[in-house]
Amino acid sequence: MAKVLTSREENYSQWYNDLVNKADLAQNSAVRGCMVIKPYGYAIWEKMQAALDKMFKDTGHENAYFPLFIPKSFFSKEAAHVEGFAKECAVVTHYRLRTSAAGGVEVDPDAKLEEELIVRPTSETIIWHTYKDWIQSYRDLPLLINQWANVVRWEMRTRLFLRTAEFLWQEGHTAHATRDEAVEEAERMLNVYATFAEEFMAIPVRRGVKSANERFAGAIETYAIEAMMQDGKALQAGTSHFLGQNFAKAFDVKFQNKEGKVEHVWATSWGVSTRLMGALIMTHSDDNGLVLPPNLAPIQVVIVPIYKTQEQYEQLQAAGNNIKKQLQALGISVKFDDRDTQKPGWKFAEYELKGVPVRIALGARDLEQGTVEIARRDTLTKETIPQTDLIARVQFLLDDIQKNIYQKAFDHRAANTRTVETYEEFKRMIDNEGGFIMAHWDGTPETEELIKEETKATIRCIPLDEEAVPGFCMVTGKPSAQRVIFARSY
RNA sequence: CGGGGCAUAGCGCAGCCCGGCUAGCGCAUCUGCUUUGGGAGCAGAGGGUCGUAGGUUCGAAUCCUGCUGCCCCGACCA
Repeated sequence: MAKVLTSREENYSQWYNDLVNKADLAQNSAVRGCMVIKPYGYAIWEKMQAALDKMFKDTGHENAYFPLFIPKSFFSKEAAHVEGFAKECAVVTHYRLRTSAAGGVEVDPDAKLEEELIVRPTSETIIWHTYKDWIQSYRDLPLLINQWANVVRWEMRTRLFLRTAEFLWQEGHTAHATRDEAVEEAERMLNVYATFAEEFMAIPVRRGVKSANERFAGAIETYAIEAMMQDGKALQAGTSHFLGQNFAKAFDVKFQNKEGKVEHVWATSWGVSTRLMGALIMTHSDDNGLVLPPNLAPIQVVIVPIYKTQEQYEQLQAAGNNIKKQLQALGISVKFDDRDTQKPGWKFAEYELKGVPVRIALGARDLEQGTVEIARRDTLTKETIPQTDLIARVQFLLDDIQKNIYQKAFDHRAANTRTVETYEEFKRMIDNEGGFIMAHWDGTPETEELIKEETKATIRCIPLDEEAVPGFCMVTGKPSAQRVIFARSY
């Protein structure tokens, strides 16, 4: 078979871009840094949305929607927040065009807005401005809201799914009566994300808190899940922030408690984005294309008929539709591709490129012998089994593929997670091996900054999912409470 | 925003250095026949203001200048 994709080993970036294009997930758009998500890519995103949305609702959250535009003045109310986002905001300054002398259109200078509008890079400010009116009493709390939306961040360099100027995401914004409740919420949502990543996306993640340097602008504490891609680089896959009372104070959101005392509320925010699509692609895919976890695959099973004559074609259609119906009755999404315009080999390659977990090939030979060929995408192996075993086998395979690709990713991460004691060793390892490096750090931003300058590695998180064993910083020799995860990242 | 590269058919490219006949190749598309258990074969056909604006020249895809867009590598970031 002719290689359709760039090889992963040769050029990881190119392989990734190529895959996103050829698997028909997305493409660069005419607008700088933005992306067009194509139907197949969007179908995967919809599966993610559905699973996440259910998890949010199961933990007591409701959806709402807030405006795309945020008055500039809102931004200046929380100092750290402004500083963090100021450099990447798209700003609306005018509201009208007019025809120009040259025959095109130009911005009408008379239509200048009195106050510019910021296209939201995140919605904390407009939401907290709104929450001020929604919250008066402890009876109004907790307020647990999620929004599915697009946001814009004017990044200097963009990359399909991983960092686009506009991206789709969900952002949760909650208000609580006490500090403890808010911290608990932030941690709860971190765990929701971790569970989603592991159970649906089949991506093992490390949970932890961010160092001060990497913290969200305006947060007291940022929790994150970090995944390892196949090239050993880290990808931040989701964040959950404990915002303390910063936004409540900035937007004057107060409530009266049971004792009649007026207090500022405590806040969290948390989000995951279409970046998860990038994580999914870079975690599981191979040189034949996408490998999708059955739990998120828009098509879980594809049936390809193989025939010579019209008579065979008709027989196979009946048999194929019958299998399709049985599988659908079990809630499995099936495509029976009986198009006469493409040949079987072409279809095999196509569905591999698109990551369909299970493929059933059904030919005249099978009808005679009562057999069927079934292939799995993760290992690219195929077997011929009796038709009577088919349904059970499909169910087994969907389950097994989900587990297998998780395990594969888990083993890859384990094999590329290394512990180092000295900074010399660290530098050598980050250059030669990559991956996650567990090392001691004295807890200061200065040391982290120095390491970043010299090695391009950052602290991905201070893990919460392992026991803290104290030691001494690899750079300064000062005491360290526990090892942290260093890596180069996307 | 710095450093590199690219722009020629829907996609991928050659041609450019050294200007010259009708601008070419692969994939894709269309037609016909043969095929169909891993991206089919043969025969034929259609499809281009060579990114854009200007300059040099008898003559520009090719040389020169400006502009625009895209990609890669950095800095920034989810």
